[in-house]
Amino acid sequence: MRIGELAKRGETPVDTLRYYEKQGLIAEPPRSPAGYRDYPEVTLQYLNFIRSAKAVGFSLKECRDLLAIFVRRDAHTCAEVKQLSEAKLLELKDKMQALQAMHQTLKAISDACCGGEESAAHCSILDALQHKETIE
Amino acid sequence: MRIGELAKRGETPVDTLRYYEKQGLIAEPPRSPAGYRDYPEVTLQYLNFIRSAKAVGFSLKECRDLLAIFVRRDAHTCAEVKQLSEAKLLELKDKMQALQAMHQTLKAISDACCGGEESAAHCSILDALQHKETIE
DNA sequence: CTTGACTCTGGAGTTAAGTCCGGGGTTTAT
DNA sequence: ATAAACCCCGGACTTAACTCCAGAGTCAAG
Repeated sequence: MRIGELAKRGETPVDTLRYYEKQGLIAEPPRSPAGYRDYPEVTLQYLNFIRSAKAVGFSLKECRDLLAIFVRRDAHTCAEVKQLSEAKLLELKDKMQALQAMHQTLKAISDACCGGEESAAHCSILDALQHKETIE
Repeated sequence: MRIGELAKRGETPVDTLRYYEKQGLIAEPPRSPAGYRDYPEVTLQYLNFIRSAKAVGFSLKECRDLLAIFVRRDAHTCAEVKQLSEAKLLELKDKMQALQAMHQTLKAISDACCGGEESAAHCSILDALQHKETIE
């Protein structure tokens, strides 16, 4: 399979595939006589794995590590995999909490504003932002 | 006030202040004979405003726009300010929902895994990631 | 045999928000 | 008067994950 076909079937741009190769996510495939990459079928599976892992929040570097486990499953343990998942879950929760906190603060400020067409000279949103207690 | 004092009182690195100036967030202050920036007191207020706005999720570019409103409050309306707040609230909510979705998906996958010390040959997390349905 | 689609490479550019550096001038305290 | 601390500038570097480019070679169809 040439890179264009992998790109189409894997719904991933060609440039991205070459980028993944450079980043060590996808192994360098054998080349045709003309120097074209000639991927084995299994690469599509790996690509789907990467896409799934990315979709649940793993970085490319983490995808690379997960994929390394995936391709040599019997050399690793469930504990190892689960530990990575749980670390990522914590990270996601932390990010959500940070966003939640911002949202709460901003919502309280925003709700207090009349939102009218009059001058913002006494706008409560601006007032709130002016005082650094807002960020505590 | 020289830049070092503004940095200390505003709890913001000197380099960052110069960067903000270059980005148009903080106006160029007058200079001392030796060429040192000489900030008026009000700059500290503006800096606090920026920090608050950043803390609730506004980008620097957005902070710049908000600050422009802040310094000429009477030339703007509450409606205008509130509209920016509400747009940001939606953005925050969207990001939270994206994280939430990732978390849910990953948690379901992760919880199904035994996490034991045995080989990952049949690890359900790896299995789930292998199938691209995971990302739907 | 020519045209268009495909592929190759290395390297530069993108975004956000800084951070760091070198090589110089200035101020302040002792 | 001299050392420490401060300030100036322009420009390079950082992270993440691509994305785009030029210039060249290759392949398939008509």
